[in-house]
Order: sequence, then C-alpha cells, then structure tokens
Amino acid sequence: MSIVLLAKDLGLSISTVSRALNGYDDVSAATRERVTLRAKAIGYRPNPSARRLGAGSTSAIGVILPAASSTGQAVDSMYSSLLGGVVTEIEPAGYHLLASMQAKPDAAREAALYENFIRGGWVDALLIVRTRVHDARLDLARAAKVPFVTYGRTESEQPYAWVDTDNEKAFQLATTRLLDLGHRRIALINGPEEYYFAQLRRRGYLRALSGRKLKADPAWMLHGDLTEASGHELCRSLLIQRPAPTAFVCATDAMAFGAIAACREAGLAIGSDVSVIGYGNSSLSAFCDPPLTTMEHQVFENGRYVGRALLQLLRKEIKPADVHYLEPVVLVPRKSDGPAPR
Amino acid sequence: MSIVLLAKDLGLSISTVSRALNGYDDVSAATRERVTLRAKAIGYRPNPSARRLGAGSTSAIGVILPAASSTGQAVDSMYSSLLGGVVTEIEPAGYHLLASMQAKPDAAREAALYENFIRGGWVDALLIVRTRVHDARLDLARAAKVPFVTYGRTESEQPYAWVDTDNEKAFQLATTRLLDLGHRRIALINGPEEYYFAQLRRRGYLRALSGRKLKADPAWMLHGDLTEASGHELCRSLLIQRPAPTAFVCATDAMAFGAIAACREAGLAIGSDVSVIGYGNSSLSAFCDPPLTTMEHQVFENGRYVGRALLQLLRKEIKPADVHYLEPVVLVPRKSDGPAPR
DNA sequence: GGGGTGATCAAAAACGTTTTTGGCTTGGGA
DNA sequence: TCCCAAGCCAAAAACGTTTTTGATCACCCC
Repeated sequence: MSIVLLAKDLGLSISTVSRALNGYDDVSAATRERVTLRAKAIGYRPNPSARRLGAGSTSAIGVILPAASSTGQAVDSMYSSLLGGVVTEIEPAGYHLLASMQAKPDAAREAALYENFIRGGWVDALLIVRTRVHDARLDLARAAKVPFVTYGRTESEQPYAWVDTDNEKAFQLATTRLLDLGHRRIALINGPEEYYFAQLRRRGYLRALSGRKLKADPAWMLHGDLTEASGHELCRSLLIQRPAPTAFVCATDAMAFGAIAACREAGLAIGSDVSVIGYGNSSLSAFCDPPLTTMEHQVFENGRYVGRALLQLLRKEIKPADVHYLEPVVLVPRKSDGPAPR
Repeated sequence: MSIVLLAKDLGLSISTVSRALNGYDDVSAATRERVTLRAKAIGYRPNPSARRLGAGSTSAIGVILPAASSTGQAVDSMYSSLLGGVVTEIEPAGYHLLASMQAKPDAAREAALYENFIRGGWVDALLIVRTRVHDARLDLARAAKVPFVTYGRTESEQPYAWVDTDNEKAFQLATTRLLDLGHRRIALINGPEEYYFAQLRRRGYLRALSGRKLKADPAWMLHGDLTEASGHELCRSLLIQRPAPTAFVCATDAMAFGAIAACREAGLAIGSDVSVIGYGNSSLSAFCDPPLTTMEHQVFENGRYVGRALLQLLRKEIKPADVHYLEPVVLVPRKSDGPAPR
C-alpha cells in the first residue's frame, strides 16, 4: 500500500506519482521534484514484484552456468570474473542477475531449464555462455523473443549479439611463436570438440602451420575437458609417441599446468627440452616454476561489455546484429617456452 | 490471463485451480489430478511475478558477492563452487539465486546494497558470505526479519544459522604436523584480519604452538589478501628476517604458491630447506612442483548444505539456532613439506 | 469568441496470481 | 427428521504497481 500512501501524503493521484517517479514527461518538473524528494524522505521503494507484474518486465537478466563436465560439481572459475563484470554494469541500471545452474551436463535438462527461465517470465534477457558449434539455445531464446547475448560465437544463419575473444588469432599467435623458436612438432591440447571456441583455436593452430607449409598431424590435436587432470593425461599420451612433440599449446592455463607436470614426470626440462604455452593468464601463471607463457584476455572487462550490450538491447538502443565485440588476445611471454631442442 | 484460461478449460473456478496446483488439502485428490494433468498438457506455467505479488514471496535467495580486495575486479573463484552447491539444492525446490556484487569494497555501499535487497522485497532469504568478526549484515537481516544463513561464523550474541569449515582445527592440524616434522620457526601467512576465519586460523596456529610450550612471534603472523601476489610478498618479507622461518602455513593455496615462488627465488628447496602448507586443495595443488601439501574442504558440498538449510528455514522446519554445521577439514599430505633442516 | 492544442493530472483498468470468506453439498449421528 | 461437520468448491478481495484513457484548464491563433 505504499504508493497510495505516498500519493495521499502528497495530495496527488497514484498515477501521477508513478509517472513522476518513472520520468514520464507529462508531469511537470516541479511536481516531479516534489514527488522524488518526498519519496526519498519517506523511504519509499517500489515493490519489485508489483512493478514487474504491472510493467511486464522482471528487471532481471538470466544466466545458466554450465557444470564442469568432469566432476559434475565445480563451476569453471572463469565465470566468477565474467559475471562480476556483467553485474558491475547492470547493477547501477537496476538490473539483477538471476543465476541458475545445470547440475549435470544433460541436453534435455538444459533445454528444460532455459524453457523455464524464458517462458516462465523470470528474466528480461539472457546471457548464454559456453557456446557450442550448433547451439539450440539461441533458437529457444529467439523463439521466445527474449533478447540475449552470447559469450562466445556459434554457427548461426541469423545475426545475433555476441562477445568473444579472438581465439583463432590467439592460437595462431602462440603457434607461430613456437614455430619461430624452431619447433616443428607442436601439439594442440584443446578443449571439448563441441564448443565453438575449440574449433576456432584449432583453426588458428592450423593456419599458423600452413603458413609455414607444414602439415598438421591429427594425432597431435587432442581434446580434453579444460582441467589440470585432462591436460596431464593428454600430454602423457603425446609424450610416448615417437617422435614426440617438442611443444604444446594448451586451451587453458590449468591444462598447461597439467601438461607441465606430465613433462616433468617424463624427465623433461620445461622451457628447454619442451615448451608449453597456456591460455588465460591466471593469477598463478606468473608464480609457478617456470613462470608460464600464456595468453591474456580480460574476462572481467568482457563481462562489462556483455552487461552494457544487454542493457542497450533491452532499451532497444541497438540491434543484435550490431553487437559484435571481438577482444584481441595478447601473448604474455614468460619462461615455459624456449628454442626447440636439437 | 493464463490461470483463468485453464480454469475455464477445466470448468473450474480460478481459486480451485490455484489451490489444486499449490497442494492445498481442501481440494479432492481427483480434482487435483485432473488439474495438474491438464495444466501440463496445456503447458501452463504460473507467472512468477504475479505469484510473487500474490503470495508476497519472491522464491529467490539473494547473495552479494564480495569484490576481491586487491584488484576490485575479480571474484574469488571459491564462490563458484559454493554457489554451485547452493543452486543444486534450491533449484529443484523452485528457488533461484539472485546474485549481486559489490563493485568495490566500501562499507556504506555494501549496506545500501543489502538494504535494497532486503527492504526492496527482492529476495525471501539471504546468504551472507565472507563473514567478519563483527558483522553488521546480520543485524540488517535480523531487523528486516529475513531468514539467512552465513557461510563462516561471526561474533554474535544471538543465535544464527551458520555453515563453516573448522578453520581452527585445520590450522592446528597443519601447524602440529610441521612441529612433528621438527620445525620450530613456523610462520602464519593469514588472510585479512577483519574476517573471522583469519582469527580462527590464528587461534588454531597458536593452540598448536602452546601445545608444545612454544611462544608465538607476532612478527611471524602476517595478514594478506589471499592472492598469490600477497603470499609472495609476505613470504619474502619473512625470509629476510634472521633467523628466518623454516615453515609457512598459508591461508589459501594461492598464497602458498606465492610463498613457494618467494622461497624458490631465495634459493631454497621446497620440502627440504623450507616447508609450505596451503589451504583449499585447489585442483592445481596436485600438479605443481612439488605437489602441495594442503588442507581439503568440500566447498561444493558446503554449498549444498547451505542450500538445504535455507530451504528448511524458509519452510520454518528448523530454527536458525539449529543450523550449525562445522565441516571437518582433512590434511592432504604431498611433497611441499618435510623435516626441518638442521 | 471559438476551436484547437498542449500541459497537467485523475480515474480506472489492467497485470495474474494467492488467500480469505463463505456457500453448497453429502453423510452421519442424535 | 433435524443438525452439524466435513469436504469441496466459487466468488471476490487482496497484492502494488504501470499504463491507458480521458478530463480539465490555460493558452494561442485565427
């Protein structure tokens, strides 16, 4: 009964108070001033539920976090930073982040979760992360006419709003660096094949190789699940091949740490016998031994970009086709790579 | 206009449909069956906003993530797992997690955020993380009569619901282990002093020392901000003292990695010249060199416990005073510690 | 002076539920 | 036969906004 109290207190009608507070232009500046002042003094806050019901919008942005594939438990810590960035932007605009999670990777359950989120009217817009090569979630969102932006691209006929890092260029860069160091046997320890970023990374890797007229060996392009354990296992399987690779480009720093552990177990000196490059510039990469050569990208900043795009989309200030932000990735040279051994 | 359509379709009144769907017992089993079936067939979902307005509850649980103190940007990745656990539990019960974030550590702004969350009617319950020794947030929640559970304890006269890990025992355990290995000069690289867990860890550390009739040197109990960089810096400042510590107990694995880097720079061999114990058993700790001796606690599982407690609190099945879960911490011995040097 | 045009505000109708209140059966006990 | 309770359901009143519609008034121009 709050707005009616305020209205009574002011001697105005409910609608005038509402319109004053919401910045409509058919209420005089003087009245608006009077209303906002009194509202603040009285400590009036519009009830969000009522506001949602009345306006038909929820002022919430939804995201469904993917469960890590291996354990089915932990969430990729990258998302903390991403969501941090998103929230930083949407918070001042009065939006909140409604986060749900997939307990286990399961396509049917995933669809149901998104269904519920969208059709149930929980959120005004959607953030879709960890995009796949072909991603049914885009169709779901489109069908329900819910604005969305994806973090990571996908193969889609129709235009859509995306923010992504330049995976292809990044891995081309890293691979070229290793080629310049004299390596000729370079392995790619990639992420899960179904994700689009893995495709792009392979593309960059291949592009670098073919730039030197080198043929890629399919046996040296492996897919894992982004964890240390996976990097460790894949690297070990590569090291027993003859000839073995002398360099490894990894999809995450975590995988790189796993690979380094495997190399060390094989008695190889990191940075001389064998070279390893990671991805992500995790806070640890500068402090391990040897410090990890890796590729930096600004997850938090990307999150902010996503948040801004979402806001603009909601306000219809921009069309999905115009939200295309490709973050350049920079290589951070440290000590985990070096000239190819003789 | 959804429930009225369904009601019309069924030839029942709106209220009967609502009551049937919500499991009231004054509607016959047969009617309930008929309604639920038809609802599913027709694809009816109650509009959450309307439901909230009608029932006065939001079916959302709020959490405000603290910004990492150093960068003001990234979020501690531990929260990914914690929130993952929470969501896993509350999702099936129809609850969602409403996450907000503090852009920067700032007491006034924090209070405003919580104010808005609670008084604004955004959430039904609150999860309070990273508790401080004296924590004003509890009073805020109590004053607004919003159920809450804290992750981590605090000093409070009144009973409250908490889930925590046994920080004190953990650090007593770790310190005792080092004492058993012959170390007599053990430093504590702790987290920020304001957080209660830091107090508890120091208490455990001190208890272990006094168990051997040893005096603690205040100069060897340092506080940092949980990051690698901080661990690195603190450890370096300790190593230039004469005599220098021979062992370090660290508040996080990240700090331990930083400390290890500092030791290595000082030309010390980890596990023989100097011993380091971490906390958290991060996925990396098994793969670094040497593998890190650390303390494991199950963040995801704790999150599930928190979720369940929240649900029970909301249903009034339990009183805050009865939610006291202290997770035992287990030490994972690896190779970063060893007998004290002569 | 009359008709149109803005500017300002009031009244009332949505929005889609939940919850309260009370009415109508039916059956059993006195 | 009458009364009462229990079981089932309908009607209507909340819930607190936003938005639409329309009324009133002043003003200006012709």
